[in-house]
Amino acid sequence: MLPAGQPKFRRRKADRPEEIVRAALTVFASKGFAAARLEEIAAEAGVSKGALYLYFATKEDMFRAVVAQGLAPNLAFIQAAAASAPAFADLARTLAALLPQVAERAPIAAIAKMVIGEARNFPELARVWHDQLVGPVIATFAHAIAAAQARGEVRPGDPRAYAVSLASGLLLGLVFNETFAPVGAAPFDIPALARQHVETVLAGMLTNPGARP
Amino acid sequence: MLPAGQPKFRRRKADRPEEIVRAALTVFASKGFAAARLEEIAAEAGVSKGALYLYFATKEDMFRAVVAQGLAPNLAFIQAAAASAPAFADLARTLAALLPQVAERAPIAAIAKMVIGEARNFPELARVWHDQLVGPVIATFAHAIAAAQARGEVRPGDPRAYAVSLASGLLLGLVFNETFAPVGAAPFDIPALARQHVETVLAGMLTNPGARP
DNA sequence: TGCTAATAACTGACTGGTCAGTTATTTATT
DNA sequence: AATAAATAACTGACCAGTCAGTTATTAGCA
Repeated sequence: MLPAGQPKFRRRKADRPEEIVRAALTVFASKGFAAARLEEIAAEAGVSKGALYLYFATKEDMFRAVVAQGLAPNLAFIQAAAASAPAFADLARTLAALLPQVAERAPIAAIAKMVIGEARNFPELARVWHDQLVGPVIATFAHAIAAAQARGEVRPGDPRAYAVSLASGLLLGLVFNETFAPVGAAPFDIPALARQHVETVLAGMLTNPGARP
Repeated sequence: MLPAGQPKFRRRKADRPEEIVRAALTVFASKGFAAARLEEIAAEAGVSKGALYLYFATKEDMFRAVVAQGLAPNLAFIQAAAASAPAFADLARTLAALLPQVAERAPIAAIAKMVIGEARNFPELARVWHDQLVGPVIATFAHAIAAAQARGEVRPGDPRAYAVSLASGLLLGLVFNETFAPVGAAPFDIPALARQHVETVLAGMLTNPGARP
């Protein structure tokens, strides 16, 4: 019996890798690395399992590609913002407004969850994420904070710890929603949480908090 | 050939379950649920694989036992602290000093990592953790914060979001150390981080921050 | 106090199912 | 007709869970 109409597949060598990575992200993010089935990734990508192996050598390679994809854009984004910020408080407020938007589009939280969860099984991924994203971001912030301390804008204290304090509210909110909203928890309004958190921490960090919005 | 000396095992029905749960925690925490091998848990517990099934019906049951073990003591601890705190700022400072000690003894961070990572595969565990630990803790804090707002101690703002702001620094620090210290990252001094974070957030929350330590 | 029978904690080889990865074959495309 | 993208049936390794047999321990009896 010939369906005659549509061909049963198309040859689309150029588009497949991206589609497969996107599908792999979806499945890895919801199941974790080990529990993810290649059949499911293939189905999600609209392709057979064998076809995956035309573009990736192993399941681990797919995982690496997914994690790598979540890396480059974010760091560039943050460092650009840091470079162009006049005062420290402005940088913090700008990021607090922008990051929730980024998090809505790109599944940072899902990827971060995976990196955290699989760090012991894929130490080289944890290393790449630390060396290329988390470390530089903390360092960038700490540097900006230390400079602000030198100018007398920010109170004394460990700049790295201040960086963690600033970022932690948003991150914890994202992880909370990702983890507990599916089981019925009232989710946080992330942009609102980010705004209040950053204003609160800034008010605690700055020597002269000035006008609170 | 008779070894004659030591017997090849001891019968210790009473102690086994606890030992197995401890071993399972070690292995689950380092490998994640799916990648953990029962042979390894058995070896860690000093027992054969078959013996595990004398005490637990399935691998999932062992996971449940591990997660449950990390639950009860913590909530009781926090609610006791909340009940006996005179002013809100004291409660926050007390917990900031005590929680790092708790985290050193009990592997809260490791268990939390597992719950987060496996939440999609074990929704009922995520639900239990939310309903019995995370939710009540947030609610307890939010309640204390709302009361402090009514007394004019704390500035206006969403009490739940304030609760997240307070707790997030410590939690993120714990997760950071757990995830990135093994790959060479400089770990945070958790008690110091907790102290600075809570003082910073308190200074941003309180209407009259008063004397800063 | 020693000897033996009965019990159940424990072992480790085995099995059945699952799934990452391979390959023979089909199909779209030039 | 030639090429290579894609499929789908296949293989082999791995591992959760089982169970027949072994051994430590206790109970009963002398």
